[in-house]
Amino acid sequence: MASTALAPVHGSDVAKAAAFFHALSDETRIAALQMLRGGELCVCELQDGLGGIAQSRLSFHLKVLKEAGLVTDRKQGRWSYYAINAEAVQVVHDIVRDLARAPAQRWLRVLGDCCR
Amino acid sequence: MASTALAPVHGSDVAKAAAFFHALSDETRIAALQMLRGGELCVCELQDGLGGIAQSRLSFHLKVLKEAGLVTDRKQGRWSYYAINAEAVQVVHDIVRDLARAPAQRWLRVLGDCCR
DNA sequence: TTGACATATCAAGAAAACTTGATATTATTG
DNA sequence: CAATAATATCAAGTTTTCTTGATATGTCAA
Repeated sequence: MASTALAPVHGSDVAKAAAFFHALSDETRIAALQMLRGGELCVCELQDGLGGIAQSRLSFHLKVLKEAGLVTDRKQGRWSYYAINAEAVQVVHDIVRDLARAPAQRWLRVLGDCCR
Repeated sequence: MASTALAPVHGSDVAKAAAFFHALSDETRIAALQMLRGGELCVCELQDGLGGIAQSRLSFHLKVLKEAGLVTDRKQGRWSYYAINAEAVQVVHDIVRDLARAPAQRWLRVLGDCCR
């Protein structure tokens, strides 16, 4: 194992990306987001659309999405309305786009002395 | 809870999306993918670039990426070279793009009779 | 003001994912 | 052939995440 390393990749960026992807990594959450594409919905509409999953379960998943910043919520009367946070989705979109792009230089070849 | 439901979202699509995002939901895997943006690398180059993480651990994460289809691998001599699967990344990109788009119709308002 | 409704939170258990250390496998080199 | 290098796999333990059921909170309606 060589001694070099240290990527041109800020750890915090990677952490943030991982957090976004984690929030997206569950079927219930993705299905909820799909429903929200049409605009904001209250929890019971989501619950209904998701086939009547347990309310606490939906609440849990909405919380995950909210904490990741992928949705916003607003309370009105006894309802909570959730909506997609388009800016966050755009950030995720850019992250994925960058994965498909070559970096400025192939810094890695500068690296270690393994594999010789 | 109303009786309607059944989203214009194929379960298998959602499952596939969730699987992609799960593969992307780990810092080590994202960092590895970042490294691979420059082109294919062997495991020991990745290991070096990732700061010398345990080899079995890297192997585990590469397997996750591979099973998700996000990377390909090729064996040459005693080395394994991994590379980004650009097509899969494109699929993920499209999935995220769609999340930002409104669907054809707001099917959901057709739904349940809750929230009245 | 009492009851029903919409939602959130919490605790406990179950399941999934991750890490580590050991060992297996295959290829290369001396 | 023996030793070593690169990588994969496996088992065990740990951590994280998810689900469920119960309870709490706030709101509206009768």
